[in-house]
Amino acid sequence: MDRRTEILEAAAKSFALFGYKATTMDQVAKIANVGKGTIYTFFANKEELFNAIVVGMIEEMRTKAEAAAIVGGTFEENAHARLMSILKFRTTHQLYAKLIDEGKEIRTPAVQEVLADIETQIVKFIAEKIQKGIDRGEVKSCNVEMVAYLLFKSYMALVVDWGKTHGQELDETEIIDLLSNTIFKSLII
Amino acid sequence: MDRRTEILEAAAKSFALFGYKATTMDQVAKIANVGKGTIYTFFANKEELFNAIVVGMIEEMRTKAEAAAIVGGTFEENAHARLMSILKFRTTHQLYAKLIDEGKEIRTPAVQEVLADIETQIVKFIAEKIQKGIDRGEVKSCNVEMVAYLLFKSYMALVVDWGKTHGQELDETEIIDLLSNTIFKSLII
DNA sequence: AAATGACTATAATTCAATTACGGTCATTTG
DNA sequence: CAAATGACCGTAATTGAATTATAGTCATTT
Repeated sequence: MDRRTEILEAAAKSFALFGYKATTMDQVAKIANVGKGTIYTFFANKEELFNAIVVGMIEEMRTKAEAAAIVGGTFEENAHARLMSILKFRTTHQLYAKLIDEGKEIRTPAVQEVLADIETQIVKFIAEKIQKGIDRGEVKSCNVEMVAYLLFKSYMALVVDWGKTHGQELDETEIIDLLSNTIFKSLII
Repeated sequence: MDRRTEILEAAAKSFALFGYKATTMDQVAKIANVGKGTIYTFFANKEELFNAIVVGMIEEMRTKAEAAAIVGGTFEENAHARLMSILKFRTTHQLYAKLIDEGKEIRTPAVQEVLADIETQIVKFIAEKIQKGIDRGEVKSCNVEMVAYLLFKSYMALVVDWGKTHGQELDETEIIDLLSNTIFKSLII
């Protein structure tokens, strides 16, 4: 394995375990079995190293979300499957979960920027799928950007936020029932 | 004006101006022209004084939201008017705006609890209106709690959150257009 | 009986000393 | 000699002791 990859893997491990702030460049160098200076021949600074790892994570999330769709499934089925996959990734993927926590609790600016960027990319991803649905004649013409945003925020609200104030999580069937009867119903041709 | 009221007004002024944490009981006593000990004959502690003021604020918000409805208006028109009224109150009302800021920036626990409680009460308020809509035959039978939550979160997303990531706020007509064509369309008989 | 403010115990804040860290660069290594 | 390295530097973060501020009490006053 080349040095660059070793550094990336070491950093990914450390960021996932300790978060952005608590990961030191000395530590990354040690885990990667590399002099600290070597890191700086591949990455301009700590934040760029971090961003490189996040790019990989987003790629992974996108792949998982794509894979969640069923061939021959309706727009609604696939949209639901993809969104649930993305939201599950938030808690499943150690680095992502750590970043969410760090963004809220410590509020490291670099982490908050990254999280905002991830959200933007997710919404853009959803928007692409909606546009495809429109092109295929499955979905009504609409303000794609806004509908994507509304869908994402609705899923976040029901999957992530509800449990925090209501003591227990909503069941996935309750969520799909509600959204199927509200947003999806008016969205699908 | 009786002492209790004077204390309440002084405290309301101070909380709105400086927030919960930065308001001292000495300061409230001074503004109210009252000995500090007197405050404790009416309120068990700082938090109870705070809660008493928040109760008043919620009452005011509720009154404003009720007044926003048009007599003879449809469910959709009135739901929209009420929700916009509530969300405008967030930024208009000095105390509320201060608390939102303090909840996010300083994260005073007493303030965060109060904010969570206000949200719960808003959702409950919306749920009542939906239930009335169902009883009147204007709204389809549905999971009232969940629809109320979804509506509130949708409005929050479009009115409050959108601007933060997209550079500029959405126009109110864009918001009502979108929601009219999605959630409301499937909700109304 | 109601009001008060000096008083107390505790929590928050300061600030100087110390430590930790990101990033550099002269030296070493293969 | 190009790539790798880690001692080194300036700055940022942390610590802890000293100080100050504050919520809440209660003996005294009105």
